[in-house]
Amino acid sequence: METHSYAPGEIEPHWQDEWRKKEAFKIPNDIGTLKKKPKFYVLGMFPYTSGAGLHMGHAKNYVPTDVLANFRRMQGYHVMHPMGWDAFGLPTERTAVQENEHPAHITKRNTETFQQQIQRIGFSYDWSRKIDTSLPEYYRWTQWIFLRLYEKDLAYLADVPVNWCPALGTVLSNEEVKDGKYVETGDPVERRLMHQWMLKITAYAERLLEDLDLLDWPDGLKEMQRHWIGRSEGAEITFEVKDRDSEFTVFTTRPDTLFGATYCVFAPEHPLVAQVTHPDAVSEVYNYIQEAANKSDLQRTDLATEKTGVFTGAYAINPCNNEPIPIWVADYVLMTYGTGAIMAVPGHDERDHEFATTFGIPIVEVISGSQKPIEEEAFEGDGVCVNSDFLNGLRVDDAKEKMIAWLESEKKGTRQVQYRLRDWLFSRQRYWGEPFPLAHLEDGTIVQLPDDHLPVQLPPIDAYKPTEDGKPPLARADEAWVKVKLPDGRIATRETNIMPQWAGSCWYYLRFLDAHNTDAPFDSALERYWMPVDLYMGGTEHAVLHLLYARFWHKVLYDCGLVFTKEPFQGLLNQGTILAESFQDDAGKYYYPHEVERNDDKAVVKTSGKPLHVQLEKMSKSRFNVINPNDVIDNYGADALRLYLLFIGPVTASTPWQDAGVEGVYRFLQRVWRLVVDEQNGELNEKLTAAAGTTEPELWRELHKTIKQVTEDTESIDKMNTAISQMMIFVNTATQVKSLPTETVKIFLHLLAPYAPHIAQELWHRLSEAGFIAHAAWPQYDESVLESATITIIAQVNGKLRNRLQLPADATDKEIEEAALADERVQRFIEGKPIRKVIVVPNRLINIVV
RNA sequence: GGUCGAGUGGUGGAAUCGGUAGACACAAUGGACUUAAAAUCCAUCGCCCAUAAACAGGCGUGAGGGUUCAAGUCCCUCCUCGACCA
Repeated sequence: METHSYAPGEIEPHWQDEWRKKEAFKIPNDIGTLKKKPKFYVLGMFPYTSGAGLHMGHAKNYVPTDVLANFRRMQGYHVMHPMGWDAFGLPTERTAVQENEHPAHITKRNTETFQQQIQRIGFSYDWSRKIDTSLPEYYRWTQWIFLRLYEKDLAYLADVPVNWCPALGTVLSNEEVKDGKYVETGDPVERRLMHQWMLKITAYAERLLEDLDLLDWPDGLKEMQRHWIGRSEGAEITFEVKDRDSEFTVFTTRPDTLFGATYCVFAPEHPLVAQVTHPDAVSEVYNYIQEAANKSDLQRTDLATEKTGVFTGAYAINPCNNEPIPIWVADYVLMTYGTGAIMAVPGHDERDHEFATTFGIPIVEVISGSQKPIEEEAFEGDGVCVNSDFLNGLRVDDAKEKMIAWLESEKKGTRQVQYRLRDWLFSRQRYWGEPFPLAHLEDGTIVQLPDDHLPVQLPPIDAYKPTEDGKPPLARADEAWVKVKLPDGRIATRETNIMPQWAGSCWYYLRFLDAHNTDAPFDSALERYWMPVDLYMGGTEHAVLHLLYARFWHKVLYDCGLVFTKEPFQGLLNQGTILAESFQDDAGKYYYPHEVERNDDKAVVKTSGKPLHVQLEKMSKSRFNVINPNDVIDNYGADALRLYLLFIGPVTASTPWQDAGVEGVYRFLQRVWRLVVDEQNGELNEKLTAAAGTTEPELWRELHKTIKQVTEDTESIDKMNTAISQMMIFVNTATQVKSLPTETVKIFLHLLAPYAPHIAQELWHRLSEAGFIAHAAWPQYDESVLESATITIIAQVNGKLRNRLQLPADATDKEIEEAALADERVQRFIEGKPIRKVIVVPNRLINIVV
């Protein structure tokens, strides 16, 4: 008996094998064939192949995209649905160092694990398009695209502060530094200026902002990108330094408050600091700058921290009234934002107010309308100008315009748009990344290597750390690599920085279209056919950086005439996170579930009895609360895993994992199995008949209802949970009918196929159908089947439900009213009271107001 | 502090345009089957009141107010939680 029950462990590997052997999901690359059908490009953000392997978050991302791909394929689309590996980067390099292996070796191991784990879930990827960003055949084109950016003057060298760890002799990323220390070893980290490659993403700020309007993205996500780009309108104003032959400019969004500017502030790094500082203040200013150098931007600008600063002894001239105002140096002003200098208006800016209060600088009210005295609190709202000469009486907006016009006519300032977005720090002093296709001549000029030199392959080196003299690891390579002969015979030294981990993921969605092209990154005709990506799905952690970087590169490619869409990702969704219970003691230490004993809502450590806090948190290794997708597959199969991940809630919602819930969908799959298979003997269920589906009218109707709902819910992506609910209702109905038309079951299997492809395929096969159900056409529903002769009308009295009436579907409002008034239960509540109003909502309800 | 989002049974979650609140599951309880257990099947399953039982009734979507014939859904105030930014 057991041998004939639902056994995902047997059928799933079998069909995965068949799909692989018969290349069931291979997408043609011939443009003629492609053009015969419409296209749909659905992409899950490819994984970073760390040694930790596939986690539940990946599955929550890839299951819905796979369902959608299957669904569109059955609807007659060519579906681009690829998978690949984001493989360069620091975690792999670190593992390589720990294990004393080459990063390429670690990467190969990790990507093989990932592929094997992903394939067990039964996704319909075209594996022939698999890419790996760390392979020369891929990064050759990453380098090629970089050269196009370089040619457009979008890459430049600059001195930038980086996190430098003297003990390790290396540069660290922001994520690796906490409280001025390297998180792994606790070694101190300092900020140091280093020569770095930058990409001029700010040149595209306006277009990155404007073109958000073209996209079908969630509003919240667009808003995050807008904030990040941070466009603000205002003015650049020039201040002269008193008694010195120098001047500086500030950017302000509030030129209307210029009369209230009572001091100026330079960022500690501002080049004019040394020049203007009075001899008496030099040592104090110097010490302050030293201190500020080791603080992060976040520490410096945090509203909660106390403002610090030091007076330079110099004065600036306020251009609108020629008053001398003191120049301070303070670290709440950043060199990287605006001009690195500000005019401070303590009356109308919270931070300036705090600073002025701390240091006893005068506060002047120039906008009236505050509830509190200006000495107590800055007033940042709208109001009318006061104490402002020619601006007096104007509202803020008008005052801004008038002040800008005045500044421009006096040649003391200009209208200016400012962005929060910074240029992109694009080099890393590491090994495991793309080498730059650039070289340096002895005279300091930089030359780009010709396209036919690509790829610039990573050289073998003896250690993955910087050289003694602080050069990046690639400088350890032998002369044969470091020195390069240019086409004109000159010898140059290669650039030894590498590109950041983001580089490879900036264009991978294009490489999938033509993954094996050796003449170009991708074929132009294919790009025109497939782009844009119709649905891109991934975690919120990429809502800003990755998406902004990829959009930037895409726009550059557009300007180069290499792509024909302005934006790469037309549709986008963020899947929610998976939460799970975690156990933490008072000291913050986490415990594994198997170390914990639970009584009701209390939890204690099994061995010590120490009480623990139980909380729902994002599933993650560091919280000791992960559930491995592979374990779930071992116990319940891939189809159950897929269904459960969709059934727990909307794709975009964050929902807690519950082991018991997996049982529920597993039982559903067993019921589906028994619709077709007699578990006693393995034969087909005796209830199955060759009769037409219409011979079971109630079931036939439920089927069409199910087709309708599954079609609509799958299309919407976010409602796949209710699609599954409806399939459950259908199966519950089908389990109860006396005879089961095979036609009805086969149509149902089509609906199930995108969600639970293995069981659908197996039952399809057992019903003597050849080929793959994945290639069958998506069923249509018949609206006339859904219509029924009678409808249920809700009868309300004064808005309260009193009875349900079964009435003919074509009953008129009048007839509904008569039926309701005749109803005994309704009558009881009317009790002869006068009827004031009757509202009939067609097909739904009648409300009688008495 | 700002912006955005969310608060519905014991749990996850359903509920087009304002129109049957709690679909579908999980857990729990009772029953059938079984030597027994598992599995399966059937039943109950928001709270209160009433009852031998049933029919019925009242209250219920974080709190308070409002609009409406009708509010989980719209408006106002507040509380709590989450995400992002500062």
